[in-house]
Amino acid sequence: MGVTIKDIAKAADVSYSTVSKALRDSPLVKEPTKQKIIEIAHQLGYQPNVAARSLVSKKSHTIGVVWPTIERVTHSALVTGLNKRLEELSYTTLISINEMECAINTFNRYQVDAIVAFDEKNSREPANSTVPIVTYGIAHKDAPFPTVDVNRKQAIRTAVEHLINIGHQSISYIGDMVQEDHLQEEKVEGFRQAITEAELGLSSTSIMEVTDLESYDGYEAMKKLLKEPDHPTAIISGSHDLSKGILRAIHENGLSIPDDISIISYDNIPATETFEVPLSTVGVPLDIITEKLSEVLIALINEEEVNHSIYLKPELNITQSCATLNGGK
Amino acid sequence: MGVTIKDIAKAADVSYSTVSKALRDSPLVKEPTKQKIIEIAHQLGYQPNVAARSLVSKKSHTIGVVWPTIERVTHSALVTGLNKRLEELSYTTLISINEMECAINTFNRYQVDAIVAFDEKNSREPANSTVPIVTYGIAHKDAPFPTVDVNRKQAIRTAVEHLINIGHQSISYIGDMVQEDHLQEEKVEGFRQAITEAELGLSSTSIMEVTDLESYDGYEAMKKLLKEPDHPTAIISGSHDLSKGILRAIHENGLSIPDDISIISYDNIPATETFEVPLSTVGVPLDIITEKLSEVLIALINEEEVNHSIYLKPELNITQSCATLNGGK
DNA sequence: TTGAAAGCGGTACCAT
DNA sequence: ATGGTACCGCTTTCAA
Repeated sequence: MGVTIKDIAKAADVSYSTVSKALRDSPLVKEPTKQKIIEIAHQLGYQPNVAARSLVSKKSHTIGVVWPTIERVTHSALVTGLNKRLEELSYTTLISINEMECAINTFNRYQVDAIVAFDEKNSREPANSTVPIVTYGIAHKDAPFPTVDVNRKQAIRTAVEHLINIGHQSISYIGDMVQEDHLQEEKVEGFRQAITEAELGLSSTSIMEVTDLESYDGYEAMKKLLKEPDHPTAIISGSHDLSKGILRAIHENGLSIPDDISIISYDNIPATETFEVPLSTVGVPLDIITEKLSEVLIALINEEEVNHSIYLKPELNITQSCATLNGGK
Repeated sequence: MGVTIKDIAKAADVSYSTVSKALRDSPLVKEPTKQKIIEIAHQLGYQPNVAARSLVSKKSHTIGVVWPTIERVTHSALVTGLNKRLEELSYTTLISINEMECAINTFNRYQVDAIVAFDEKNSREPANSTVPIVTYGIAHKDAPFPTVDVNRKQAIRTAVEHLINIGHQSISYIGDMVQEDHLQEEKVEGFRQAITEAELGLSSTSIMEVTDLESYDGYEAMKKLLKEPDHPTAIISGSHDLSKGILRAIHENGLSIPDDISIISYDNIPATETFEVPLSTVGVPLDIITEKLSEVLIALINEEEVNHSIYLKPELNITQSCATLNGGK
């Protein structure tokens, strides 16, 4: 069995309440005593028992992450980043890959201090949790919990506006989901708004449907697009993975980026450098998302008020994948 | 705060120790009483406090999964499967994406009953855990813990033998890691053994190095291979991701599978159907791995003896990606 | 069959 | 500055 504070107390020849104080760095313990106790605790390989601690303090200093779709890698970089940030704030992260409701039950039993949910499915149930929950990227509107998310509509609008600015008149968006998906609809809506509001009008635009957001879906959509007699001069892709497939289709058709086609990809994943052509992207940088998420979490734990919906502002990151056409500035 | 057994006791007008027994389905409580208590507990939405329970019972009915490399998707399907299996056994799964040592410390504090480690890095430290640990796919030999793993050497041997059987005389293996990686070396070793032992000898063989196991690395290696005047008639790929890139390089060269080149991919991922050509694979089916892992976990928890190293037998799954050549059977 | 009570490993308050 | 002790919610004897 593990070492307890009583063992340490015996070894240090003090009472165990003093040990408790010393280990919590209380000012009520004289410095030399504290040092001695900490030293002994370390020697004995003491690990505080979370069960005992959270039983009395009602706090576990643990954040639960609900992430039922680990097989879709969209969020893995985000989870990694969040974990790191929370560690800095001396919180422990626990991940559950169960469905929202089941995961929340588990976390409630574990007395986590707060929960982040990355559920991509449409679990609309306002599962009853005894601890605060914040959601990210939930695939439907009107989430019953506070939400930190990317302003996807604005992201796509920004991308369209940039392309128009540099002279593009024929732009396609790839990423309209066949089945209902609020997150994707937001992006499509952004595309529609931007082209409607374009002052000079555009010569042609199109929106390509995909059945999923995998690389292959992007490949298919792009191939279809390239079968048409005139292909657009610029593509906006709805996701990192779609972009992979889009690039491949373009490549296979003997076209080159950006000479024949410009492309901007929606995403907030750092790893776009694995592409042959470093891609222009529009999205919120990862560390801004993790920073905001943890900020909200801590606020919720401290029972401070938080905005129900926080939409982060996407940033445009233009690389050589975009060409300026005649008439562009 | 949450509902406790005392609340239930009050509502049911019994002592709280009776409630405890009833909820644990003890035979020491009369059936009607038990039913009443369970009913009330349900009505009140009672969730047992894990902290309190595990504090006294020293058991948490929780398995910790150490998985520091979530961004490499290799194990995601496996983790999902394991989670499901453990749930059936009424264990809760908790995932930590911290480094082995840190994760183990966390889990020790949480009093998990056992730990599965999927560390792919070379953390050789025999981190001192108070609970049993079983490892899978650890990137070095002589793990200080019991291990369940795939017999990778045998997997590749099986693949080579099959290719020889169906008439191939010129075979390449793609997947020798530039930096040290025990798991990959095992496979290369399997390849070497198989070609050494081939009765009739082979006309030519080669082993291609890769810097990583990403799709792109496979692409590069295959391209290099295809620059040679004579390309092999069959390829064995060291991983699912490598295969992706290999397929692409073959495709780009205007070659077709299996007419020009046959291919077998090592892997134990179910999702090979996303490829244009359904790939022949050699590996251990996912559910066999999860079954074995959970079996070992439970055995370790019950303090039964387990073999230090358990190597699962890979299965060959041949599809249309392999062509029979003249002289093959 | 049920209830009372000890104690798991801590925290925090009160006394000393 | 330190020690004593009640108690967090639950399990598990032991008594009734």
